[in-house]
Amino acid sequence: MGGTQRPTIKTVAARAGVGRTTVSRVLNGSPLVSAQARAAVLAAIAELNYVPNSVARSLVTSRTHSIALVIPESESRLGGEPYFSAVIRGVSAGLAGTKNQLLLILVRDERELDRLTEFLTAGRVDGVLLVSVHRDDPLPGLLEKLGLPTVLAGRRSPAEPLHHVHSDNVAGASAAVRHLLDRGRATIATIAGPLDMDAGRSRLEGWRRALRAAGRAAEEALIAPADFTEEGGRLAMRELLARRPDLDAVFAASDVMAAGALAELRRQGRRVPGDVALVGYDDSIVARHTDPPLTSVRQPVEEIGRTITGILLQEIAEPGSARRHVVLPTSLIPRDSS
Amino acid sequence: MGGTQRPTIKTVAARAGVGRTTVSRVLNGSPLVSAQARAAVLAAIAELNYVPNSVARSLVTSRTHSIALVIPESESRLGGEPYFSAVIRGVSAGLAGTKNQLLLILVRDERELDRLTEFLTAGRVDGVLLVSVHRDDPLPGLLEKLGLPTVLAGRRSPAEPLHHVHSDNVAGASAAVRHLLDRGRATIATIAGPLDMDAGRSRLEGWRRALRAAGRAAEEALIAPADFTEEGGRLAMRELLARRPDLDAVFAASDVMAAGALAELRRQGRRVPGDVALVGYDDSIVARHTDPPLTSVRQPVEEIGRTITGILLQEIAEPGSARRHVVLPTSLIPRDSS
DNA sequence: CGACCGAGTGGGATCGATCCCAGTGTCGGT
DNA sequence: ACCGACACTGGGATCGATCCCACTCGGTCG
Repeated sequence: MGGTQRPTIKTVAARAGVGRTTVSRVLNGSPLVSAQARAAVLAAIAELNYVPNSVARSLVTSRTHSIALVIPESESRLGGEPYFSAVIRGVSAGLAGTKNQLLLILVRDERELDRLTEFLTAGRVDGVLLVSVHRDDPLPGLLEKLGLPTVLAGRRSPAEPLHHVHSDNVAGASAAVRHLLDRGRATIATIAGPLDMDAGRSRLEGWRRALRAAGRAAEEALIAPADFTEEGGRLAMRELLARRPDLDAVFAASDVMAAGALAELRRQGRRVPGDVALVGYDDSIVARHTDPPLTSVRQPVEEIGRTITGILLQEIAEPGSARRHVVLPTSLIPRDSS
Repeated sequence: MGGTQRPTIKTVAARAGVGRTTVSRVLNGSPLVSAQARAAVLAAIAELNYVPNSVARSLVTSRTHSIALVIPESESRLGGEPYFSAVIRGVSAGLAGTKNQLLLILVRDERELDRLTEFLTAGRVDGVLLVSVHRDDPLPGLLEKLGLPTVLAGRRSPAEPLHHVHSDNVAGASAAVRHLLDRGRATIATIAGPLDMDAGRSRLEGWRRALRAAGRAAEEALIAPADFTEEGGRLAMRELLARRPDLDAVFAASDVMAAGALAELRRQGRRVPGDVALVGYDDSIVARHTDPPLTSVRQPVEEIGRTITGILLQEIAEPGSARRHVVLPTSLIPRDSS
């Protein structure tokens, strides 16, 4: 219908009685245009409802004004769902007010990696944000090789060479454990996150340090690693109870795992917080709705999203100028489970 | 570093000793290429690590191979969060295996609408998915005018002219109410969703129909509309209890509102399900973790995402060929709150 | 009064792909 | 021996923008 072709810069130029270059200058805010010419161009643009074709523009400027946010889907489906939503909101907030758009890429499968590589090489994005990186993730190295600006939420290891932002996992976990010590708990176990992720290792390290700082032993028997899922949390809890039936507190490295642990504790007839105190991590929706509501360590996830976005945009605008490493603080939200 | 420019089709052609057109033919799988030429081209591509520049390709084909998913952010932040995550997963699943990418656009503000319009006009997407449309949303009409392929999750009204997919809200709500009737409840109130959204109206209509079908009156005093948020649910519950202290069941049009209602019921000393039975809608994470866990109406949100994506892709490939309207079934998940 | 400068302008080349079309070579048929 | 059909090929134009550069036209200065 209509049949009216979208106007191009040429149409506008003809209508305004000027050359294409002048129209382009007006569009890009160059001062080298007479007031008269500018007025004519703006009038023509308004009359024709002209909007510049951004694909054509991208071709010559080699800027697409879009960035990719890559999320491993297996994980978003399981535990950390609210985490990813919050990151997305933060990224989107960081993009607001700029002309940039967000390409969301859920990677559901290792086999999709080739396609992803090809896509990223094809020049459709100016930069990449990576979330939930694992120790042996191939993607960060690949992006480094491609020379595509990249920022990570989290890091592969404490020696991460790429730009990255994360919350202070060690301090957050330590605060949780100190809180339990303050409440007079004696035997504090931990359900750790995956040890191939820095978040998992660092929270475990925080647990260790807080115990040692208080002069307690950080026994191996008090550690059960899981995978950030509810079922994983349940199994880990069962194992801990089998190994140390005398435990009176648990620090879980995520709320979802804590929810699983809670279910297992109840199944075995332990009361929370009466018999066992429980602290989670993330301060997600889940923490507010369990029975009892979970004490949890809040990390500013949305702010992480905003920050990685800011760093990426800066790195794109002026390579080499951005801060490589930002750590954001956590805070403890006490509720009824401890 | 490296300084090596990305190879172009010209580089490849030179390397393979053929013309640009032949390389293009190989890339696009044309049969009009000799086996020999094809082999030479493929070898050159592999040696150079060539990946076609998709921006340049888009310019001439006027296909971007990306679609936009537009989500109003005010709402994603509040109630329906898990809903949006599920839609996103579904859309992403629907895109998997195609060459298309997902552009996620969170609209946080009416004032952003101009920018959005401009963006959509600029030809950066092949089509648009719209989620959570309101009765008076300006965007759908605008997209219709632009002639950009569009599919809605949900609809503005039962007379929706655009392609759209939704679950059977009337039937879902009716099933919830019948379930409460079956349990012997006599006075069944409802916390309705926003009445400027079809989902809100239809679920309310389902409540009405089920009551009437059972020969009961659908009294206005038993209806309290809210806005899909937890706080809204709490307030609506308070109002209902004030108006009809004798109510013994509530159907809430979302789990999050049900969670708010649950808190208010407990505050006023009513036991669930003993004194008041409660049914929610969405079968979200929240429903599984409240105390007691919520009976809820499950709608196949991820499938809605997949379906709108499928329809959109088909509409893009072959305008006019897609199904305009798909309704997906709901199911009741009984838990302890009823 | 001519040389010079700087503001303003627009034509042509360019970005990297696809597509149209004219051209070449081979083969089979009469 | 000639012709047309068919498979294959590649140069040029094109998509719609930006950018380089050469050009015009007042005004200023020595």
